[in-house]
Amino acid sequence: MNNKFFDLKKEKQDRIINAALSVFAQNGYAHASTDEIVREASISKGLLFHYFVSKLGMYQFLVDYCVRFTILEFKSDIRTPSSDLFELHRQIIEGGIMIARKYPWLVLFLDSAQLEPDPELRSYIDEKLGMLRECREGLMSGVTEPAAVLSAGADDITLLIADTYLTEMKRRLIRGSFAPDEFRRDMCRLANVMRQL
Amino acid sequence: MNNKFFDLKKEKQDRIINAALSVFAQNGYAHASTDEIVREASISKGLLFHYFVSKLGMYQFLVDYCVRFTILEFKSDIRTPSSDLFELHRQIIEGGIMIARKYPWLVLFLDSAQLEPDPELRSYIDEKLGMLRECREGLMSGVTEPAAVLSAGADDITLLIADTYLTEMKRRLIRGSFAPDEFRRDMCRLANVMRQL
Amino acid sequence: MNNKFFDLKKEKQDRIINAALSVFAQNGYAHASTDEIVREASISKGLLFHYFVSKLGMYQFLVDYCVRFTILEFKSDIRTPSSDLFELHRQIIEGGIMIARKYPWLVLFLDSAQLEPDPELRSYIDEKLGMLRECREGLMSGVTEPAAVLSAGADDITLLIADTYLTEMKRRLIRGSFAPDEFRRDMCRLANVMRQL
Amino acid sequence: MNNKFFDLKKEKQDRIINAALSVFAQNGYAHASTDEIVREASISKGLLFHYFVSKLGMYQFLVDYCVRFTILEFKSDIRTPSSDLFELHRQIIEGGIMIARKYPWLVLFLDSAQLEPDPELRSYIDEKLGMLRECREGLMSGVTEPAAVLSAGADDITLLIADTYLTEMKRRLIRGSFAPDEFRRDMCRLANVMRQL
DNA sequence: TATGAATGAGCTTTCATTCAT
DNA sequence: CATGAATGAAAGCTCATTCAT
Repeated sequence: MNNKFFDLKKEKQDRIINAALSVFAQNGYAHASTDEIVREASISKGLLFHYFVSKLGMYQFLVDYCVRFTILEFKSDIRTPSSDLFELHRQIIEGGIMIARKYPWLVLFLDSAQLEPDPELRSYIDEKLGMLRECREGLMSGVTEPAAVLSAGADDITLLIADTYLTEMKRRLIRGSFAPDEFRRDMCRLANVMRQL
Repeated sequence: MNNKFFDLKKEKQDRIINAALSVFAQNGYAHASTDEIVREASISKGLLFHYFVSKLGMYQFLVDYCVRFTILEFKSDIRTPSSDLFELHRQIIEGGIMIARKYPWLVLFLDSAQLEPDPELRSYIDEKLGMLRECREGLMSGVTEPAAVLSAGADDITLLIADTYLTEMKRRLIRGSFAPDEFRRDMCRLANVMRQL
Repeated sequence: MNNKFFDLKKEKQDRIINAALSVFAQNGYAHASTDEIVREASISKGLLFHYFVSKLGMYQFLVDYCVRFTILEFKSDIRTPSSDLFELHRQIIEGGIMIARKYPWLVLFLDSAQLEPDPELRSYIDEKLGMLRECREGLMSGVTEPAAVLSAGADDITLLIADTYLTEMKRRLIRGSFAPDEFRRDMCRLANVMRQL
Repeated sequence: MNNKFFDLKKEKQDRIINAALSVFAQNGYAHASTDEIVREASISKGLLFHYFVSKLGMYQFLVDYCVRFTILEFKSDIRTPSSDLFELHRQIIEGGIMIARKYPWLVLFLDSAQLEPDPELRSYIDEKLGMLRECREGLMSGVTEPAAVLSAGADDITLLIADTYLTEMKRRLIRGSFAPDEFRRDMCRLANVMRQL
């Protein structure tokens, strides 16, 4: 990619990134249309290829950018990760909300990248997502409470929360009814319900 | 689909099935090209659509056919599933080899189907793959030994073996160096290494 | 075309002719499908081409056959054409019914042939339909009564009757509710209504 | 359709229109090939669909455009329609020649549209051609001379002239020997012959 | 005589990418 | 820097015609 992209006004950068994330997340790499991206970003076809060279280049840039951004966000937001499983999840949810405020489709984009069948992309995606997984495992490794829950399977709890989180976010984004504050409220309520059990 | 497909000579049926499995497994539904399939199967464009009506129809036929074939193979090959985890895995590996002798790409095709993002296909795939999962869980449910290993997590062992199996098979198929006998030998060696631990 | 077609059993000949007339009349030459014709005639693809060489050959055969058949029918049914306009129309309607008993779509086929845009067919169709027009004009030339009506425009009366006849026949054939006797009754009633005026 | 078509250089617009008119007029909607159109217009396949979305869209655009253009031409050329039947026909012929100078196939295209069997097009064509008929009837309604001829049937005279005009134009266009000036001369001579009678 | 599997050129349409402005 | 008109290869699919049986 052409690094002059970062010389653009931040607002334009983010408009392009958000347009691309939205289109890729909803259609997958192969079916995403560059026409739709430029329309949604209100830029011209030529400009997109000027900065990203090719559709492939743009996708790879996005994967890289999203992974970096997510890790940075986690590292700066969750400076002292809780040792309590549920509290940690609350922190992670808060982090996700912060990300969604700037890039609403980012989380879903990375989720869809996991399932991307295109062989040209697989190894690149795996490498980048690996970094993200390590980061998440780093956070999880410090969990020591509540003991009763951990023996029953912390991973299952995590899966349950993460899946609900993704599914619900997707539903709202597609409906166009995603609102960060409302979403946070609903997610925290859900996590609390689980904690009671 | 047109059921007269089954009136073709078995050799031709399998040539078509193998060509399609190979192309779909390597490119995903959206990027797979019917031109490439007919070239690899040495048939004409028209014939493919004569039998399968559309690209979608052909994909669905393949999912259905592969799931049925796999279940049948397991049911007839593993008549008495072992209660020993490692022995059972050996039996499953043997079954997989039998399948790969006839349809080398079948296993990878079903694996790639799991990740297929096309919404027109999702529910159909999920339904069929569900049948396969039930069948596998049926086999696993009878495992009772070795007790020491089971408490440590049979599922992790299974995942480890299955993932290695798939990855290694993929590498060899794409390289064009897949040979059933050699592959069985290598897989069994690997499984034995694990049993030692 | 291959004249051995006429050595077939009469029933089979007519099944083929009726199938083709129906498909051509409803879709036009270009959009008519030989597959649909053979399906409706319950013969094989090969046989159709064996007798008619090509789709074009089949269409030309039908035009020729239908024109000949219609003229023959008129000549033999209307041996003494009435000099009264309305009575003559009754005779022509009766003739049309006789034709429709054997070849329900024949009249509509010839009507659609008039509008056929395919340049390969135009001159052939014009030549054959010219023979039919002459035949009809021959019948009309003997009309002398009722004098009051003729001065007001016999042609308009004719047009009115012919158009209604075609439209109504088409509606019933497409609906599948065409019954010769009922159709004759309805048409005669209509013609009589006009006569009253 | 995409209205940016009208931002193209007039020469290119007309090249595309003329190519399409020619191909549609000679083959009918169903058999007309978009490949042939783009070849004759010296543009790429993609561009045609960029502006007209589909073959259907292009055909409808042409019908609309041709009808508008013809009416405009008549309204501006024949500001004071003659009350003499033959003189009026001379004016109409002159108008037709003006049109043919810009769009040689326009008149034949509209004529062929009348016979178009495709049901997707029928109602659209009928609506637009209805506007043209009204315009023509408006011109004809002012005819009052020569009295002797009118009583004998002005419509028949009109038909005779119009048919000859179309047929002759078609012959020359297909032969590639159509020359507006020569054609006008020949047509005027023909009309004069009739006037003598 | 009769079959229908098989062909392949043809169709309309899409879309990543280029390039003159 | 920015545009968007223009490209053309490739896509999925159709169908008149052939030919081995």
